[in-house]
Order: sequence, then structure tokens, then C-alpha cells
Amino acid sequence: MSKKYNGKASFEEWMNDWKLEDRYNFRAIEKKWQEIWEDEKAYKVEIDKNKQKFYALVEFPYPSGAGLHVGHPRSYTALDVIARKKRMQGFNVLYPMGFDAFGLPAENYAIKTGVHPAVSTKANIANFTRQLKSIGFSFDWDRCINTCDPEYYKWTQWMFIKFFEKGLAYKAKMAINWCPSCKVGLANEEVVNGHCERCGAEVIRKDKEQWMIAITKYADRLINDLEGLDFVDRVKSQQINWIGRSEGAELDFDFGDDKLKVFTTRPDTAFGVTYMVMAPEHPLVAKYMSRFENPDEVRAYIAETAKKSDLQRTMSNEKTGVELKGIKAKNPYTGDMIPVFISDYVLTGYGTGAIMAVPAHDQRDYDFAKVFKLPIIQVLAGGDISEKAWEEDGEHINSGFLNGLNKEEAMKKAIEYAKEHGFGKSKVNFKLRDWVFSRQRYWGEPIPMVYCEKCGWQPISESELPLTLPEVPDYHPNDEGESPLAKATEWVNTTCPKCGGHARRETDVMPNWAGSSWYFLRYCDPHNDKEFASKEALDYWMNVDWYNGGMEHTTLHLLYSRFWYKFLYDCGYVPTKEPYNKRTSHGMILAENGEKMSKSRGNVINPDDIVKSYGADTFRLYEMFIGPFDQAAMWSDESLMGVYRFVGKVFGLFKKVAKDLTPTKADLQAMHKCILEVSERIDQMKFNTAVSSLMSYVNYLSGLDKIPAELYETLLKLMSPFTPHLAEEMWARLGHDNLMVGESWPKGDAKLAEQSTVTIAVQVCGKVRGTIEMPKDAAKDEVEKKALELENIKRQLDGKQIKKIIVVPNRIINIVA
RNA sequence: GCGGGUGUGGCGGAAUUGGUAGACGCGCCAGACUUAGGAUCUGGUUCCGCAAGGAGUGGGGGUUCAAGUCCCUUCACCCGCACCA
Repeated sequence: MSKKYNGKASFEEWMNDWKLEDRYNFRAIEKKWQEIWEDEKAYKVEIDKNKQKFYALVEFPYPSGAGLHVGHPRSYTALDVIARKKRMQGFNVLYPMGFDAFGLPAENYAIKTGVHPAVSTKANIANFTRQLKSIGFSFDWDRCINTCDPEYYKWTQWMFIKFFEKGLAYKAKMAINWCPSCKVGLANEEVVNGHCERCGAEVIRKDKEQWMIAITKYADRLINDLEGLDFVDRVKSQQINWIGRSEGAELDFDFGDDKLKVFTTRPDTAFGVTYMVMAPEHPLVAKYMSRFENPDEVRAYIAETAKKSDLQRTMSNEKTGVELKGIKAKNPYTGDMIPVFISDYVLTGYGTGAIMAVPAHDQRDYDFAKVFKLPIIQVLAGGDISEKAWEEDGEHINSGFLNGLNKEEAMKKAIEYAKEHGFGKSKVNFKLRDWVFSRQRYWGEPIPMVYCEKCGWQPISESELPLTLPEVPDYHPNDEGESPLAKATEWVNTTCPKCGGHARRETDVMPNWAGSSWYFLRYCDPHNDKEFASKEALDYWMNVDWYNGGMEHTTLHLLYSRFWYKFLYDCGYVPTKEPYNKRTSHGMILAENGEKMSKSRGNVINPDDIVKSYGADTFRLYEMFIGPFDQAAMWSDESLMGVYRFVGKVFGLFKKVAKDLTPTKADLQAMHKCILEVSERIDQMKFNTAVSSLMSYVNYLSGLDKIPAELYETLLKLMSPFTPHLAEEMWARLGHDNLMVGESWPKGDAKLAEQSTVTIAVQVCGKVRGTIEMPKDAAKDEVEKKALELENIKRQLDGKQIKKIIVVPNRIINIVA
């Protein structure tokens, strides 16, 4: 027998030496196996067309100075369990890890300490790598990537140039979300309740020239292609909600010499329009300023709203505004001349920035009409509009040719009428905005564009990629919104790739979402220096079969990367329309009292401490046992101890293993039940109950005097995805000289898992009064007979007439009297 | 307001989808053993009751022989979006 891994000659020798080691020395054992896995590259994977591939993906971390959080391993362990099981089931499994290494913390740290972001990031990556390895994840470390590596971001820049070439990247001056604390522009997705997602400072509006990416061109496909994907409902509905598709019509109202365009989802209520409202920023307001009778009032209101942040604008529900006196608009349906207002309840960024107001049937318009004492005309029957707007449906009234119609018919007819008379058409609108892609910071991918007075914006030549970050004298961004890169004068001044004349480089960098938008493609072929990944590798490995990550990325990374991938698909670089077949989300891990873990609260659990004190296997198993995977869970040291005891118990069972003992029928029944349950529950991500199956099985084994080796070996295989170190160690001690990764996953036999006798509950009138033991699938009348013989049942039925007896085979018998 | 979700012992949580509610773990109680350890092992543990029995899955109604599960209604909490026309 080989001594390859177990250090002793044989199973027998281990048995004899048992007394020397009666407690599980996880520290030495886990270290030993991590070294063996690394030396043997046990989880390295290559394209193998004879095997079915499986691509398991977890979101790669930002390597912060704080190190790994206990939340990270929840996700990583879950897919590690999946990956290890799939390998044993014969799949060629790609389970990679990398680092999303561009980001503000490294830069802020640099501002404080002067340490170059590249230096601190490198140290953090080393620390993360050490931590991840100490937990025993089966990543293919040869495929580790890092988004701030020029060999990586070369391709991020290359893709940006593709966006530019296809007209999807464009520079625009517009009011953007500006974080005055981070001194950086933010995408819509990065603003949470009017505050910066990262630092929490209140976001203000600022006019800036920005690189934008036209994600809105993909809005429809981003919704429609969700169909058929195996994403959790929460993710799908949140993305659909964020993209915010609404169908309606665009209508033109005459206003001065212009057409005032509005978007409405209810063109059928046009007969109820009694006034119109433009956003204060609407261009027609400025254009007609000289013709208003009250320009001072109008200007004052515009100035007032400009001062307010978005948050302030949305906070108060009180309607304010100013009428544009002197010019009225004409309702194209009725010919009525109606007043026009400006008000901050109409947003400049959505629709056309102007609305037709139907106060009878829209609460916001109703509130506004009440403040300004405007007429309210009911056009939908059925509601009382004396107190509030009637927002439900009803037959059309006061609506000319729409009278008597329902919503659907009236919508159709109203739009037809608008088309015929040339003042409108049907229109689909989205809440989704184009992606603000510029960041006025240092630690990000340089945008590979130069500006030439003569030729305008030009991409640099692909042969010059990667365009590496220059050194700068200091990392401070300034209040004018100029990136620290602007200080690298030599770098900024360059020549135009088109005319050769003088040109200046773009000094903004890409957002931290850029590198993560396509990283899963790089894993397929991480060392390729000719392409971001070869066609062969992409054809083989894509799609990602199972992607797990946080809910917080649903409308950020997950949406961006789906879009990015679709763009690459349109260019012919990737093989499919959607990157991820299945998307799941893990719940957060909270502190013992249910609060979020945070440095300021001082309740952060450090994975290093847990691994050191209890071992990686206990840590992994506990994170899987802590509760339903998709729900938030509270950390508990006491529950952790329970799992620790369980690991020790499995180790201890070894001394009862008997090599030449044949399993009994009951043994096989317990074993196959466990195989079936664990297999199914892992696939369904019900890890907590998979672990409880293992515990039940171990409880069964503990009750045996001697354990047939087959039962224990099966236990080790089933546990190996959860507690790989323990499984390898005990496997080796049993005398095997291979790694678990090469073992095959046990097959459960449903027939053998069945019990030969069943306990049947006996109910009288729906209440359990006793139980009987019966052979499986016993005949109905035998069950009845036996049930009626029970003393307690006789007593319950005493003096009563039996009306009905219901027998559910192998489950229950209910005697109705 | 819109969208998604949750409510079960002292605690974390199970429940084959309509069939013995409380698996598994923690905690607690009792006992055993001790080279007193972060022990370990055995038994018990939803509540009320000595027991027979009764009550019980946020509340109220309903369907059914049978409801945590299905239907109606109501309450509480969590998450996301939100003056989106």
C-alpha cells in the first residue's frame, strides 16, 4: 500500500497508533493538504473536449486593506461545494478567482500616506490570496487575474475603443451626479437615495463633459433576454424595474412657434388635460424667456430649483411652480388653449422633460392643480375626484370621440388619431440612463482617447495599448473636477493619431465597473497576449453555468456586464447573447445581534481568527449550515462550536471503521438516503439541510459498534465538498493514495433508501391518537384492521359510529366518526 | 405609491409541496465518566397539565376526512425603486 499521502504504511498502522492522536489536529492537517493540492495543481483545468465543461463563477473581490470579510466565503464556499461535486461527477470544472483591483480606497490611502496605489494593492492582493488559500478553495490559481494589471486592462481599453468605433461611447456635456466628497462623477446606478453609494455624501448636480456609453440602446434586449435565464426572481424583477420600460405615446402640443413634446402612458386621457408642465431646465423655457410676461418670476424659480439637490427636490411633496404667462399651449385633441407651468416635479431627464397634466386621474397633477386652482375634468367614469385623483380605470366620459370606450380601445384610438393628424405616435420610454463612464480620479484604467483641435476625439492606435497610468506628483482630485492625471503634463501632451498634430490625452479614467464587466471572459484564456481570449476558449467555456454574487450588484455590475457582453456579441467576439445561465445570490452575514458587521461597530469577525481557532473545514461547514443560503444569517459562536464538534465526531468515527464488515440492510438504507438527500440539496443550494443530512447520517453511524468501511468512505465523499481537508486526510488514512478530486460522486439508490417498514399515524377525526408499524405498502384493510386494534383508538371510538375511513398509503389513516 | 420577500419552540431553522409540525444544530435539564477539557458520552426538552387530555406555525374567516402548506381578509417587519408622467 502506498505511503503517498498518509505518511503511514497502512490503515492497520493508523488503527494501532490511534491512541497517539485522539483529537483532530486540523492545523497541521489542513496545511498539509493545501500544500499537496498546490504542488499537484489538483484544481488546474484545461480545455478537454472529451469532457463536459462546467463554469462556476463567484464575484471577485476588491482587495481592500481590511482583508477578507466572513461574507466572502459564504459565496465562495457555496460554489466551491458545487465545483467539487461537479468534478467528482466527471465535469471539467472551471472555478477561477481574481481581483477587481482598481478603486477609490487604494487612491484615498495613497492621498493619506503617499504609498502608491499599485504598492498597497499588491500587498492587499497577497494578503487576500493567503486568506483564500487558507480556507482551501479549489480555485485554479494559474488563471488568477487582476484588473489593474496592464496586461489585463489593455483589453479593457481595447474594448472601449470598440465602443467608440461603434458609436456607443460618446462625449457629452451634461448635468451629472457629482459627489463633492469623493470629487468624482457618478453613474445613476451609484447614487442611492441621493447619496454617494461609496461614501454617503449628498450628491449634487454638476455640468461636466463626460464619456458616456449608450447602454440605453440595449434597454429592450436587457429586459427581453432575461426570459429563459435561470436568475432568481428578485434579480430579474429588480433589473426590469431599474430599466423601467413604459409604453405610451409622444404627443406634440403647439407652444409659440414650436411643438412642445410630451411623453404620456395615457394618451387616452388627453381630453382631461387642463394645463401643461415643463421641467425648469427645459430648453423652450430659455428660448421664450423674452416673450413671457413674468420673466423675473420664471428666472427666480429656475435659480431656486438649480440650488436644490435631487434629494431635496424629491423630499417634499408640496407642489411649487410658476406659470409661463403670455404663451398658452394648444391641446391637439380639443383645440383648447391651456396654461403652461414650470415645476420641479417634472424631471428633465425622463421622457421629454414636459408633461400634459390630467389632474383628475393623476395624484401629482391633482395636487398641483389644487395649489394653483386649475380646473379638474374627469374623463374616466367611476371614481370620486372631490378629494383625490381617480387613478383606476373606467369608461371614458367628457372625451369626444373616445366616449364610452374602455382603456385599451381608447388608447388605440387616441394614438391612431394623433398619427392621422400628424401630432403624435406611440412611443416606448425607459428609466435607464446612459452610463456615465468618466471618473476624475487616478487609480483606474486610462481612457485611450486623445483630443485634437483639428480632428476631434480620436482613439489611440491599438498597437499603443496598453496605455499605462503615468506617475503623478500627487493624487488629489480637485473641486473643478479635474483628474490627478491632468498633472502629468508630459503624458497628457501627445500627437494626434490621425493628423500627427498636437493633441491632448483624456485625463479622466474609467469607473471601477469597467474591468469587472468582462473579467469572466478573461478567465477562459488569461495569458493570451493576442486577444482578450481565444475563440476556442470562449466557445468551450462560455457560458458561465452558475454565477453567484451579491444582490447589491443587480443594477450595477450584473447589468453592466450583461450589456457589455451583448455588445461584444454584436461585434462577433463572443459566442452567445447572454453570459450567465444561472444567477443566484447569497444573503448577508450579520453580527450576533443582527446588526451589520462594520469596523465602527467593532463587531467584525475575521476569517483568519476562525480558521486559526477552529480550522478551515469547520469555518466552511458552518457557513453552509448557518441558514438558508439566500437569506441573511446571524453569526453565532455557539453554533460554530456545534459544527466544530461535528467535525471532531467524524474524525473520531474512524476508530470504529472495520474493513471487512458487510453493511446491513439498515446500514445501506441510511447511506443511500444520505447520498440522495445531500446530492439533491447541494444542487438546490439548500446547503443548511444538506449538512443536517450529513449530521443525521453521522448520528446513525455513531450508534453502530463497528462501521463497515463502505459507509465511512461514502460519508467522506459526501463531505469532501464541504470539508475537503478532513475528507482527504481520512481517505488517505483508509489506505487510498489518490485525491478526492479524482473520486467519483456516490450514486444513491432510491430503492435501497426506502425503509421496509413504515410508521403510520392513526387519526380519529383528524387528531393523531396513536401510531402503528406496518410493512411498506401494506394493504388498506390490513392497515385499518391494525389501527382499529389499538387500545387508545378503541377508547376514542367508544360508542361512536364510524362514518368513513381514509387511508393514505404509508402515511396516515384517518377514522372519521 | 410600485416591485420583491419574510413571519413556525428559549434561539438558528426543518417539514417529501395537502398527510404524525418542530428534522438538524445551539441552549437548557438530568445522569455517566474523568489523564478537569473550548471536554466527551447517554437520556430528556413546543406550551399548559401529575395524568387522561387540551392548545399550537403573526391575527380573523373559509375550503377539506385532513391546512404551516390552498382561498379570502387583516397586521407586522425587511429589501429594492420611487414626483418615471
